[in-house]
Amino acid sequence: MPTINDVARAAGVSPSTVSYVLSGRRPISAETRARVQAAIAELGFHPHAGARALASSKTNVLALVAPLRVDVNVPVIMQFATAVVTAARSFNHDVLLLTKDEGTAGLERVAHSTMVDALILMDIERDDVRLPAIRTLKQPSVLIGLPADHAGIACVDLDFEAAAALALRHLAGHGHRRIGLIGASPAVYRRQTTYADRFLAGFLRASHELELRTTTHPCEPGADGVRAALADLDTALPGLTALVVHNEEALRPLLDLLHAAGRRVPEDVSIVAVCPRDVATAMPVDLTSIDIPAHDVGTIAVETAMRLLDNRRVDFTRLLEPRLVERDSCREISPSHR
Amino acid sequence: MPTINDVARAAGVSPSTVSYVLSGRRPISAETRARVQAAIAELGFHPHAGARALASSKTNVLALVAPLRVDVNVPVIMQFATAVVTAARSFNHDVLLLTKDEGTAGLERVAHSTMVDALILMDIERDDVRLPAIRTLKQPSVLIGLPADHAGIACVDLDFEAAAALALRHLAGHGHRRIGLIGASPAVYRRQTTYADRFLAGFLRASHELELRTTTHPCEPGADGVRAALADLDTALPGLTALVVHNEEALRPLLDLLHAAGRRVPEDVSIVAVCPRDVATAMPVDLTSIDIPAHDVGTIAVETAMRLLDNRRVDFTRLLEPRLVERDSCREISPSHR
DNA sequence: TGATTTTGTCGAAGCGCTTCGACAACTGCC
DNA sequence: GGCAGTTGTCGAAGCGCTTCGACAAAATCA
Repeated sequence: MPTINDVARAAGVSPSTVSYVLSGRRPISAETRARVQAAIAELGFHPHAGARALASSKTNVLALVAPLRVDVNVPVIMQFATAVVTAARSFNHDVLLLTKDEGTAGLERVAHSTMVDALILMDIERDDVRLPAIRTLKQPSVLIGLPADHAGIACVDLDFEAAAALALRHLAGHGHRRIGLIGASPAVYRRQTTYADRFLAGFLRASHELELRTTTHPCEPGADGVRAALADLDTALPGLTALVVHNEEALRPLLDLLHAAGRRVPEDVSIVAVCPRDVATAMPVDLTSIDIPAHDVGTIAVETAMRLLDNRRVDFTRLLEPRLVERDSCREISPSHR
Repeated sequence: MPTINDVARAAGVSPSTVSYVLSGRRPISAETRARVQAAIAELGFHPHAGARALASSKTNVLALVAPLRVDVNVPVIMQFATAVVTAARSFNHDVLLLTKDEGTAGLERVAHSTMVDALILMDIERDDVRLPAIRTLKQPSVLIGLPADHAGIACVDLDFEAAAALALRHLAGHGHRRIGLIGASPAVYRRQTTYADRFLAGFLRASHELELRTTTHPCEPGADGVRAALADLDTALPGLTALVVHNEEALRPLLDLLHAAGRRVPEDVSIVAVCPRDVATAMPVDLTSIDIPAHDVGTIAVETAMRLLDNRRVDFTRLLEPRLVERDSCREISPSHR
């Protein structure tokens, strides 16, 4: 492996000049620059990351803390991760992958040992135990999610409260008055994962404001969980005409179940799903949905981290406006059914 | 951030002594060790990763090259990634996540700049363009998959040829003689992704040896793709009594389709799936399946990398024996149907 | 008891890079 | 023509750690 000294010798300059060619931090004449670059190319020189980190206190690495348990939502998590890695590369950074299981220890390990410049955390809970920890780190963090006490911490996410309101407004606009919510799995609520909490809060508030009859139910994974949830909703709110589904896993079994029961979508039941676009369109009925913009959220998270590293201004709370795409799962309800 | 010098001063020893306490490479008296460890704990000292990498030429980081496009198989990829990260941590290593999209450039970047000690590559193609590249790296690589020319490269995977044979033997043992294969998506075969290739090869060979009537068909994603594949299989081999499915995505639509057509599983059609256990048991019918042992494969890949780093012996080709678990999707066929 | 090995610690060199200060050679301006 | 500012380059220090050789003290052996 050639070093910067080898390059310097080959180009007939000092090592510092090579460094300045690389970083552009000082003016270098065109001829010298060309000679240096030729030497770099010829020797196949790549700066040693460790040496660079030691001298400059920058690693050009971001930590991504992902919930790697094989949980619900795997494809969505993957979308976030993909977006983060791609965006990081566009800023010439790499991504170190941590699991959420490691908890606080993992964060502190990579931060204290100066392996990363900044951290991006997913799957944030309402009172996430990691929050106190990241507040003490010298590296900046960006959360994908919105915990209760987020003062001074950069957060990015879809505005799930607004999303719930949007779903209800859409259905109300189509004449629906009795609407059920199929929520995330109980485990997700138990952890108080913020997107689920916030969606539910928005749902309840909008339901009240729009004067709708609604009921909500979490939903265990698997067909049986969906069956139970649906039964409970039907009991609590007989004659409901629409469902909001905030649970990717449940969509498929739900449609199967409705089909088996002879309840047509959208003729008998309208559905608004909250899920990635490709999930919505991979169902037997193309679902009217509110997209989870994983790509945008991941990209913005990285951009925010970069701005923080440059000491530039950032919006500490960045909630993306939800967008509803009409497809084939909602229909105008006739006044007689209202 | 305290440095090793701060620790040394606090403990009243030299920095090298602290280093030896940390690494255990030289004997240190119990009292000294205790003093040093107390100082480390009190100051909250964490060695600087870059400095360490520079001095020792070890980073304690593994690169994981994953196909992060949102493709088929997302949950399976996640299982591999989880296993790799967990196993890496158990060897005190972290994982740098690269996307396959970056191709050869990504590998060379992290290897040449000495960011990682070893690399683990997923989604290997028959004549993978990355192979020549990794052969030139000073860091060892471990492949999850088995390319055509794997001489001198460590490879770990399920033995997909044996898996295909096992599936056919199982069905033949139940009296089936006319069997169709629903394969991966055409894109996967086009790329000559090795697991698909090898499964197909094993299927054809075993079919011949067992003197079965078989036909095979790739399967586009989505319900329409499955419908087309099934129609083609029925045309090519009328009266088939069993299906082998090597395509997680296709399973659900396939079962729906069979159900809609009034073909019962297993009464009218037996099925053997090749997929992770949890996928097999999440279907309307619990599927007899051959597990894709993502966890074991990922763990072994990391172990192999570690052995390579220690210059210990490794099996360069490690193909895990497939295991078939009987569930509810296969049945003995009556002689009259044979 | 003297020679030899083992144990425990230290000092210094060096890993490969960035960055600061210095300085020579120009350029522009009154 | 003299002074101030640019431009372009160099040398040296230093980032925080590991590791090698040295060496004193203690343990082992003949």
